[in-house]
Amino acid sequence: MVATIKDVAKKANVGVGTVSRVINNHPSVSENIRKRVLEAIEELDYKPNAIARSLKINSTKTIGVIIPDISSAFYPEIVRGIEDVAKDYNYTIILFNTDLKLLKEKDALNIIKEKKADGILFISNTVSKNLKKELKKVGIPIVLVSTKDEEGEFHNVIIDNEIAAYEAVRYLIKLGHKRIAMIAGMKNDPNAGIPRLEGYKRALKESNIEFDENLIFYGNYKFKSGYEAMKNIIKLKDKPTAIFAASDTMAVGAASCAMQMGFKIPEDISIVGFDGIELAEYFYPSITTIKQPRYDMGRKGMETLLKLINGEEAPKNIVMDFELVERKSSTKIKK
Amino acid sequence: MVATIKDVAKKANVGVGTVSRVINNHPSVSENIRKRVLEAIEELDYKPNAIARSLKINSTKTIGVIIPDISSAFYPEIVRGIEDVAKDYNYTIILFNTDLKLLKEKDALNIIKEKKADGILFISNTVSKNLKKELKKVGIPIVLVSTKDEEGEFHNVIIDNEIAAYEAVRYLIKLGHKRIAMIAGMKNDPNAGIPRLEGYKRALKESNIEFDENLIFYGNYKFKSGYEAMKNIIKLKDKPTAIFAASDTMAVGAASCAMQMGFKIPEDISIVGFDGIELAEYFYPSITTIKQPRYDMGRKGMETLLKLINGEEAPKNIVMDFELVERKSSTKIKK
DNA sequence: CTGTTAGCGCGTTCAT
DNA sequence: ATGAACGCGCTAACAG
Repeated sequence: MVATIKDVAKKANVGVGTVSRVINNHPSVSENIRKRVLEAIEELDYKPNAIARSLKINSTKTIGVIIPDISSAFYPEIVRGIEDVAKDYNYTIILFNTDLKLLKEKDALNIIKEKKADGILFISNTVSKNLKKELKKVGIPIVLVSTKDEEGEFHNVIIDNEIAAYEAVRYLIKLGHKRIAMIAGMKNDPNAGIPRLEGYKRALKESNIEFDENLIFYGNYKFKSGYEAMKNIIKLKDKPTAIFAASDTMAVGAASCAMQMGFKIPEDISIVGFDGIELAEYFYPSITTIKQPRYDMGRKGMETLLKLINGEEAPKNIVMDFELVERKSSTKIKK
Repeated sequence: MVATIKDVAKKANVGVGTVSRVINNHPSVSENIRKRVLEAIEELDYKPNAIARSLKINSTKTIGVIIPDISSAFYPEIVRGIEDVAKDYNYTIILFNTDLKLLKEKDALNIIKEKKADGILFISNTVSKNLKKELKKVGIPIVLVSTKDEEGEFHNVIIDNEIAAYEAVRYLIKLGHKRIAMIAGMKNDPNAGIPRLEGYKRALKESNIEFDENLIFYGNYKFKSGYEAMKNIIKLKDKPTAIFAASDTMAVGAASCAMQMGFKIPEDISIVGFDGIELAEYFYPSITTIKQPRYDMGRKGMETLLKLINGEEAPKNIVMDFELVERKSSTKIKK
């Protein structure tokens, strides 16, 4: 049987209140009694029951993390960032994969409520109207990470996807490229899909390059869709000299297809990705990309959540810096 | 204020016991009363307080997952497998990253104890003697995943690394390769380092190929170590025609180095990796590898743990099937 | 079938 | 400074 506070009290010949005080470092305990209690705790290998404590103080020191899929390359670093700061503050995280399914998201929320987490970190693409309703009535602090909240009702940490895409394309233009295709994200994705396409358009416009609808290929951020897009790009009579992909995985898919077809990267075609996942770095040739500070986004999200939990103020819309990482998949246009 | 069971009882004009019964689907509740209670629950948006319940029934329906680093490519799928079956059985997972540091492992164990998880899934390389002592006295079921327990004292799910490595090398030999280098794991890693090297040796021996110490290069499973190893391999006067790497990441590092030096893969040199992570699949050329069923290992680990939690029997040493996935990085030796 | 009540282990008054 | 007692919300045992 595992020891309780009572056992410790008995063994130390004190009341449970006193034991509680020494556990919680309450000042008003005389030195010798404190020592006696500590000894008893040691001897019994007593560990406070966090469940009982939580019930009493109405705080569990755990936070719920809701994520589409931990096995998707984008998310693990975010979670790591979260857990690292959680650990620093003696919080524990409970993890839920939702596959972006509303039903699973709701389930996760319910469990989080029932288990009385102190806060929620919600990582996704968007919050649907439907889910937002649920989110609003959970009654505990919530921070959105890498998730667009179009009405700006929740605290969230994010990068500016439009600007990032704009920078990526501008980089390509500076390299001399004029005919730049885009393997875009999903049309209905307000977080990554739409703004990245907008950024692409703006960069073109700024350089007086006419937007050509035929150069846009929609994908779902995955390898295959990048690969398929490239198949079509290759068929173009007037081939682009560069491609901007809305995800690294699509960029790699596109590169694989191109190389398989005998094209050289970056000599024949430059490719720029988005996200900054490991795959882009280790691919050969390494993929130039927009690196999202995923680890720090996780950290910042958790830090913000902690502030909210403690009743402190926190900036609502936190925009993190991205980084354009030049690698081997992009080069000056050959002339 | 959030509603409690008392509020529901009052609203439905019944005792709390009755409310508890309907929540827990206890059969002996008359239909009309059950309906009345359900309505009250609905109206008050009542959610049972899992903390209070846990305190009472002494089970939290949560399990602790201890992992080296969720942002390392090998682990996310395992965790996903775990969470998927956990969800099916209404369990929740709390996640801890340890970076293989004993101190963090111990911390994680303590929190798991204090938070009264029902079981532990420990994912790592090895359990040190030191940690094993701790593990033994946690007092709740534990299953080791992808972790070698040399004394076989814990339940664990794993692949047979020696056989897998043996198969990989045998495959290379069948392709006609005789001079096969190995980029090995760490010498002191009993889980992946040692057995994979042993398997390599056995395959060689079986085919009467003399083991050549100079063909062994030790790495740490990471990209850079594979890359560096390849640098040295290339310097060899009598170059190998094939390389077996103890991890996909090292295989990719080696391939990158080779290609950068102007070698063609697989024409000039065949490469086989180990693990079956996404990187190996998406690399160009795609990397032949030993695929570990990571998702299923997670599932099986959780399923086993559930059995232990429920007091059922479960096989102690669960060896999963790996798969040799032939891809583009390996080919018959050119003659 | 249903209401009442005693804890689960702890933190916190309230006396002392 | 310290002990006794109450209650956090719930389940289970008991009585009816």
